[in-house]
Amino acid sequence: MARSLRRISESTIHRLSIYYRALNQLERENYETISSKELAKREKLTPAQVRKDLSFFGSFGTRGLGYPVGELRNKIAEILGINRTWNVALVGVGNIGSALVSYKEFQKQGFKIKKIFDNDQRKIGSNHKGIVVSDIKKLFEELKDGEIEIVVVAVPATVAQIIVDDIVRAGIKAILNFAPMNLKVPDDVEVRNENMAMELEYLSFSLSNDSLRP
Amino acid sequence: MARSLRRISESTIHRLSIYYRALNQLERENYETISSKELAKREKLTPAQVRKDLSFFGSFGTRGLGYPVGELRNKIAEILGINRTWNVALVGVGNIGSALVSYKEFQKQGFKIKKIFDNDQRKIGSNHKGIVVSDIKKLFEELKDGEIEIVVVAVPATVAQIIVDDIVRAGIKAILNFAPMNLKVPDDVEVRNENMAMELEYLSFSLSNDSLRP
DNA sequence: AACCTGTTGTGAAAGGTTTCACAACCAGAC
DNA sequence: GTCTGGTTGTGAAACCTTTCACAACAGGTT
Repeated sequence: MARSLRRISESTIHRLSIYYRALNQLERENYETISSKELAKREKLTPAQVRKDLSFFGSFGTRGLGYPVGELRNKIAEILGINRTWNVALVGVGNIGSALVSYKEFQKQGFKIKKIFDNDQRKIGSNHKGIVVSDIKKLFEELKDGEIEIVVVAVPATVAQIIVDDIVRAGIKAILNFAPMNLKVPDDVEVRNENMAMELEYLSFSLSNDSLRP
Repeated sequence: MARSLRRISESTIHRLSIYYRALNQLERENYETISSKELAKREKLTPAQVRKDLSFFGSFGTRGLGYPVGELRNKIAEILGINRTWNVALVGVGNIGSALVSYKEFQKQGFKIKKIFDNDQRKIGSNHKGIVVSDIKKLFEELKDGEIEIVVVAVPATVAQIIVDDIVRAGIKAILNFAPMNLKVPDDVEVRNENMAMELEYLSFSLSNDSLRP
């Protein structure tokens, strides 16, 4: 059973995502069970880490046998909260925003884009995959009823904070941010950054300082 | 001066990116110097962490005064290796790939997309912002001369590994991966993942397990 | 020149994460 | 029923990162 008072680290949660994808693949390959050793090998992790990560949430394996693939997959989906659909709003239909609307992985994983906002008059009213783009001025109005649970921010850095203030005020607790900046939000709002510039800078550092890599 | 034998943690490198952006902003606001205290406050970090991070690379500040904004900005650019341009190739001009070609932040930061590849006959030969799309079959051939230093992979997960094997074989040491999967590469190749599904899953976990957040 | 305020740079302490190592256990063989 | 090989679950150890705390120092003031 879940250890209710334990805090779970960011790395552990990320690895659950990795296990989830690996287990889906194993299911396709008709595996019935998988050992921590084999799972770790596939994902370049250590067996102990796999077991420790899972043990935070319960004991799902059988000694001598390993973990039942389908069952563990479902259990992880449940832990991650992806055994259901989430209603998502997208703010900003520029280059990245438009790409996200068509991005099939989102839908596949149960993240449904329900509303789209932009401030460009030429875009407002236009149709993106069946969703009509609303005026960004209506953001607060449209988010405050609680239908939308996650908001994706894909606007220029210069306006991102203003928009996020509105989003927070409307009661949203989860934001995926593509603007290359640190958003300021209250502690009870979770922001994840998808910052390509930052990852490229990491690669640049890595190429420039071969000996200093972690 | 640089401490040559110290390994630098991933978190420290990511924070250097954060400091870099903050310092650019401070420069725009005409700050001449900034204390670790003030810089930390702006980015929701601790002063000690700012000082410790910087101290790995040298001592750039003045006791009693703080750090010189412009100078520190330049020094961090140098450490991150972004005081120059990098030649980038893009593989896959689907939704995400096309968005990246138009994404201005890349160019602004000195990451220049020089070559584009795809396997779709309708796309090969077409022009994206002045770059003609090449057949993905020519990937190895076109990368092996060393002009390209960083490759961005924006292809479906099913073909990502095959393509990456080619990229690695051609001698590329830095890859930015948008495919939702863990790529297998030798230890001397650095892969950064831009995995939106994973970040959404984190948000999903966060909304589902309020009490377990780190 | 002595003093005061502010801030860095950094060893040491605290806190967190990963790895180790092994008892506990399962399933199959004999 | 007992043994054997394999694997989990987990405290403890090792390792890594962050925070603390303070000496060292710059610059201004009296």
